[in-house]
Amino acid sequence: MSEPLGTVPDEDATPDPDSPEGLGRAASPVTDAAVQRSREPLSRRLVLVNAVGLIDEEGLAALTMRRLGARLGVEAMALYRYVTGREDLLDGIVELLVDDLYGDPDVHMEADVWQEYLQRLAHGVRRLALAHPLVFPVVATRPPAAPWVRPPLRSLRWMESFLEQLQRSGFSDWAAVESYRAFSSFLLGHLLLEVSARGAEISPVEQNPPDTPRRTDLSSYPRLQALEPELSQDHSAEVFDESLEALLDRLEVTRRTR
Amino acid sequence: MSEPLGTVPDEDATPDPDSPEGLGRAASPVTDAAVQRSREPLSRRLVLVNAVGLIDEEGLAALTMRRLGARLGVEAMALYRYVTGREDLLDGIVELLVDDLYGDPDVHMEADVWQEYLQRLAHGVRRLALAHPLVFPVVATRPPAAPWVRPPLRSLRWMESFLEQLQRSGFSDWAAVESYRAFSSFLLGHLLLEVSARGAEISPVEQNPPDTPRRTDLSSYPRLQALEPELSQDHSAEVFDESLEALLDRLEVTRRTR
DNA sequence: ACCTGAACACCGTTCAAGT
DNA sequence: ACCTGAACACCGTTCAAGT
Repeated sequence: MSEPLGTVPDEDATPDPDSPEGLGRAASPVTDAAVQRSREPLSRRLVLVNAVGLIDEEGLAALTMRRLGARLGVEAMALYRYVTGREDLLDGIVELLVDDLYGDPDVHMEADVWQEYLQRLAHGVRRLALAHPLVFPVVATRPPAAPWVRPPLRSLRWMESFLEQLQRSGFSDWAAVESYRAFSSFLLGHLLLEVSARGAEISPVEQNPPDTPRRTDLSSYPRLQALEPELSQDHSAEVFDESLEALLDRLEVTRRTR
Repeated sequence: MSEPLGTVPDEDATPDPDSPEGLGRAASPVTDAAVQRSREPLSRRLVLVNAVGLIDEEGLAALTMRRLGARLGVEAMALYRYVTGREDLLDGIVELLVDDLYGDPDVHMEADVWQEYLQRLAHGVRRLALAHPLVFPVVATRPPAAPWVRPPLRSLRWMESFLEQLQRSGFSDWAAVESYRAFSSFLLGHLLLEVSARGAEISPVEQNPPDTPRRTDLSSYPRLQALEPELSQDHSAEVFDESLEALLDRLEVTRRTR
């Protein structure tokens, strides 16, 4: 399994009792200044990890420089030492998640069978998306660095590794590139769909009091009414696996076609 | 072909020379007050159409209540008669585009062959995405009204029509719902991929002067370097069509499986 | 009925100043 | 080296007031 993100690998001196994962939340806007002073030193990674945490907990709209600063026990202006601005902050979040995935030995590995490589990769990205459902849309929609970089595997490292693995497995130039795109499209489609359903449930900020069930009125949509049971069932994990198998089969055809 | 959106079907009195499509841009922040007074009356649709236009031209970040107001020759506060706030504005944009597609007889039609129905629908959504590449991510990622509503066909009308067409063609409850999801996932994956490439090219705001080509440095990525020609080639239209055919074949299997 | 002016809270960002 | 205070431009939104 992958590390929960946030554990800074080096230096774990002074075990901090009030930040269980090593961090996650760094400082509450507490009145005790002594607590604030004993914070882990700021770093770009710490800033980005807390930005992810803020989105996870309160949605993308809650990610402001000022609130992120408060979460870290610091004024907003201090963040400009680690990010050049809010845009860079968002780019940094994407980079952090994608690079963390790259560093995860359960996800990124050379395999004798290319199918295993893609299986691990696909499930790794899926775990990422489900762990951060409110962040994944950002990974999916931020404009990439180059036009041929495709979300969600939007790093040159990942592309290089992906293409190398496939070519080593007998994919031609054309087939490898085609597979990169098909794989990206597959992940994007399935995971954004899955994450969007969760987004509708939790729907940030819109924490309406439970006295408002506000069920959609289906009276003029007989089919929807009849099919609501099927529509509400969730098979996403199985469907993901089956579709992934189907994709791998198609890629094997692509591979043999050269 | 679908109407270019913005042409208000009723009332085309006083042909306005400076708004070729009937609207698109309504009023430039011009100093001539007389021109501003002769504006088309405000309406929710007009507000939404201009919001789309603003995103098309300058990106999502440029869509502020104040700038949208200025574009319409009005103060920002006037917009609150037609939208309850910025969130409702974004929801309205999505609804406008999706409903316009529903109203397009070239896209939404009953067909004797379900494959034709899905073909027209798929190409209609693709045209929408390519016509508004900076808006499509919003269509793709806004939280849906109900958890079982999936982007990009995120209206009850579309879902009802979709499911009805498939059931009329012999799909079981299960198969129809499964197909709705597979189709949604297909569109999302392919179109977001395609649109993200364009977003990287135009990249709103970032209109860097052409003296900064700033090509990505690939020196440490030999595969990327070698495959850059293939990576830069664009076959998206053909790939879309082929993948759509493959999907329809799979759905036919699903249909017969019951 | 429809729009505006004034006001408020909050935002991103810069920069000189503090330690 | 790292953070803050003050300041500025811009933002969403409310509301009483104008026509």
